[in-house]
Amino acid sequence: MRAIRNPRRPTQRARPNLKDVAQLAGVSTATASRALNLPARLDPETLTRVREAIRKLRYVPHGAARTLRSQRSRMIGAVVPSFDYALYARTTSALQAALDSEGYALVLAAQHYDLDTEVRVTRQLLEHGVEAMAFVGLDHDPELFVLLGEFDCPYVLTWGVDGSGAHPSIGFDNRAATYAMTSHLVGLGHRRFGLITAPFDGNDRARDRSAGVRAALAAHGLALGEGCLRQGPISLAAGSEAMRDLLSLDDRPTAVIATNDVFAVGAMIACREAGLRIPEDMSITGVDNTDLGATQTPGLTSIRTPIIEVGRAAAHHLVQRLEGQAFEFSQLLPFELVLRGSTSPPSP
Amino acid sequence: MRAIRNPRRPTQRARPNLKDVAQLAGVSTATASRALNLPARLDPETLTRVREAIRKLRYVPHGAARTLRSQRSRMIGAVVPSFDYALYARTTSALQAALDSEGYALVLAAQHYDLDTEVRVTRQLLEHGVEAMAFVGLDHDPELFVLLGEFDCPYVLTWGVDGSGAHPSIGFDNRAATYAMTSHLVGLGHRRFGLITAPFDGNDRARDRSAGVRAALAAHGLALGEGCLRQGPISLAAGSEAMRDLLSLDDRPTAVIATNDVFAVGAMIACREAGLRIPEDMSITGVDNTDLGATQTPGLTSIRTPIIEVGRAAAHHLVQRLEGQAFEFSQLLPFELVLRGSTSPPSP
DNA sequence: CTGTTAGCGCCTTCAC
DNA sequence: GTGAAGGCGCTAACAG
Repeated sequence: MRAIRNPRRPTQRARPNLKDVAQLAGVSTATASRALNLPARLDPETLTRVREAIRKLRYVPHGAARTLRSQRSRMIGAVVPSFDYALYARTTSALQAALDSEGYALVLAAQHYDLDTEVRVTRQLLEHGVEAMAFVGLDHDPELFVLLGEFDCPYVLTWGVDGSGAHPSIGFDNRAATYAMTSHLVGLGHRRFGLITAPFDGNDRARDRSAGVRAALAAHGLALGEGCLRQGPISLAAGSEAMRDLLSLDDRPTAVIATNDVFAVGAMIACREAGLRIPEDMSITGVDNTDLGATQTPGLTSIRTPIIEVGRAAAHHLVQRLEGQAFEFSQLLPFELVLRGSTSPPSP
Repeated sequence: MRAIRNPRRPTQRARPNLKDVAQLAGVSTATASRALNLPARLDPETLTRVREAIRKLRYVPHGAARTLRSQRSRMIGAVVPSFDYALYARTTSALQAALDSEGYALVLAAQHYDLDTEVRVTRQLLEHGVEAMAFVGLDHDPELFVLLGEFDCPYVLTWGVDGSGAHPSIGFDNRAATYAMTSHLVGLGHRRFGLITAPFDGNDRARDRSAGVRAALAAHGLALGEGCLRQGPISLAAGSEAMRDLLSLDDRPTAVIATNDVFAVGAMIACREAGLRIPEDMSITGVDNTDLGATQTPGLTSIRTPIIEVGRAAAHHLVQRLEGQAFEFSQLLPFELVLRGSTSPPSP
């Protein structure tokens, strides 16, 4: 294709500013400014004149100048672990939609499951002037909260509820979710379990979901066997590899619990490749109830976590705080087991 | 949970600014500023002193002030059709990662398949000071380009290549992709086809992909039968519904081409529910080669579109332009047919 | 209801 | 190599 030489912006044609608008409308810049921010306090006739001028000049306010002067950017930041696999996409989408309807823009960044990166990108977002922040999960570098404190920046943690009460949070009980799922499998007659999870470090969802499995097993006098805990980065391939490891065990599990649907589907693939039938030879469960899992054959038993509601509630929470309204410090939303064909009693 | 009353920011503890840094370091604000922007021009010893002060005060530059003064925000905007179904997630992810490594932040918005909304959110992004923009697709409101022109804002279109040469673009040939897929199916012996696509209005991908199907059929002396074109919003449910409609036709298709994997998987679900075997009773194909399709049973035949490469290249394109470097006006990237179990010759 | 005025925090000429 | 000073575009006091 053709290469373009690039004499960057030789003629910086000036955008019209408020002064231009004011001049054209025959008012002061203060009045023009009020037409934008406090239209109710203007004489309807002057308001019309200013608006006409704005339209004529195709004036668009200068956000940076506004932010500098008013200390309000109408930008809200969010940091998600990753954009991949759509795990966080629905929360992000709901967050963006809700903020948009309140007139706020969402500035998004990823931390790639690394808490240092999280601090770094948060600093960037604060530098860019975001007024509030949303994070995924409860595990964060202490430095993050110092930074947020210095900026006096309201924030909310999501996808979990902070038991300590130190941080505002909106989420669900990850531990209870897998506890319920594990109990269900025990009820079906399973006694030997495999667990596939992401590394715990900096990932409270993985840790709490794994703890839920262990707790439920313990409550029934069971425990995870030797070699039955597999960890890896969240991907289909890692899920498959973990399942292959589990299948090679002497006393292999009859049920495998994955801490998310991606691992679970990866595990399903490995079972298919090994010629095992699901659920007769192996029960498999996920968490998050994604389309990826729901559309498998058989459908993946999973847990519907309220991730859309979390996004919406987070937006509401932050906007309420920014506008000086009362708000809920933390919200615990319900989850729900979704039973599909990937689970059954173990073969005799 | 507990409700919090919210006396918004009674004590606005002032963040340290450059003057504070300069004072502590015993230099002028100009020198402190240079320590940030032109460290090479400073005496190494003064540079150290200023940096020490920055560290001590935990100084973070004020982005809005910087932007206002320098006309550079180091923010780049992107508008995607939707966050759902992860169709655009990998492009977005690649874009964000590449921009991040160049020191730019990504500001993201969704247009929900509506070109008026696209203009609206773009205006917001420009107002917030983004220096460049990326869009998905070739179809846009003319007003969008007027706006970008007024702001002298570099932009690039993605997921397609603009044949007219009017706009910089990075993408692939959507028409050729489905042309190749359709030819493959004709080669397998199929003669009656169904087509499931998104509405064409404002969606060039849907239109071009559909055109590719028609063109390939025409090249073989075939055509889409009556009632064999089904359109709907992109969702699994719409794909299923479209397939049910196709199945109810008198002379029903033996192969169904969907313009994306989401529709295709929806169609697979409908076939399963109707008791049809894939591929014996029905061949189905998608586009985009998502995990959703790849993990179905049987795996979905699809087209690997270079969407990650597109995100990376778009980031590179925009950064090159912003930094005054030469750049490619447009880039055509290759696609690739991925044959899996969802396609076969029709049953006799 | 409207105008005047004084910066918000920073960068960037222009001197030295 | 460094300092002094002006102003980017806008809003919030304060007058009137």
